[in-house]
Amino acid sequence: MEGAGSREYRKGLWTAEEDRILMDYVKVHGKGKWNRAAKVTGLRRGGKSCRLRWMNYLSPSVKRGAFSEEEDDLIIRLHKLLGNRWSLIAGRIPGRTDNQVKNHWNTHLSIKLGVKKGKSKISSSKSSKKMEANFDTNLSSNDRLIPSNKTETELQNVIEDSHEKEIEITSMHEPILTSDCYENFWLFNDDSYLYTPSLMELLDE
DNA sequence: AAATCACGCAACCGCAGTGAT
DNA sequence: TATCACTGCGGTTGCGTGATT
Repeated sequence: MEGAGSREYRKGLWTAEEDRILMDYVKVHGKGKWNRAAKVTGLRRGGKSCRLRWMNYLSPSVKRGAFSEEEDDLIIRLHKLLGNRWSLIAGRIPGRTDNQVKNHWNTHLSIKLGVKKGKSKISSSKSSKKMEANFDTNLSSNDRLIPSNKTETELQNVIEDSHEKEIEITSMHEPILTSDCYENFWLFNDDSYLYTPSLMELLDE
């Protein structure tokens, strides 16, 4: 069995046995250190593959089954606002992973809404990636609203630059998002921003 | 019944960010 | 400060399966 190439990582679908081994590892050691998990358990899988399998399938918090009307509606609204930032969108939908949301959008919702499939300027632009990183930082920490390596002005420039691009995109479908709306959205300082009245009002617009 | 097609989803890939040393 | 390992993200690919011919 340990022939040539035995150190190569296995690819393709996970077997029930591999799932069980990974579950056992997480039970004992917890999440994280996925590369170590691959070595310790003897799974011939890369750390990234282990992480993905846990996050998208094995984790007890993952909700299986069809998306509800409410979930569809929320995804559509958030996608209007955020573009292809699937992890952010998924973070607002309990039990759903970014992969699930992304697949659901690409296979159902984009067709339903008549959105042409293609690379999003929003998500592929370097500025938006940076902005997103900053955005995530803001989400995870109350005391670091502005990243230490950016002044407020610089951050504002990045946001406004992104606004122009996003508005350009979103206006193709529903030109309702003004820069004021975005400011209200981006410049929050509360982890529970999704459920704040201002954002919900914004979504309802 | 067999072959082909279309769709949905799981998984992979490449890149960027972050933290440890 | 530089480097490396690890993690996380979005885009894309390809397999499995059900529908259609």
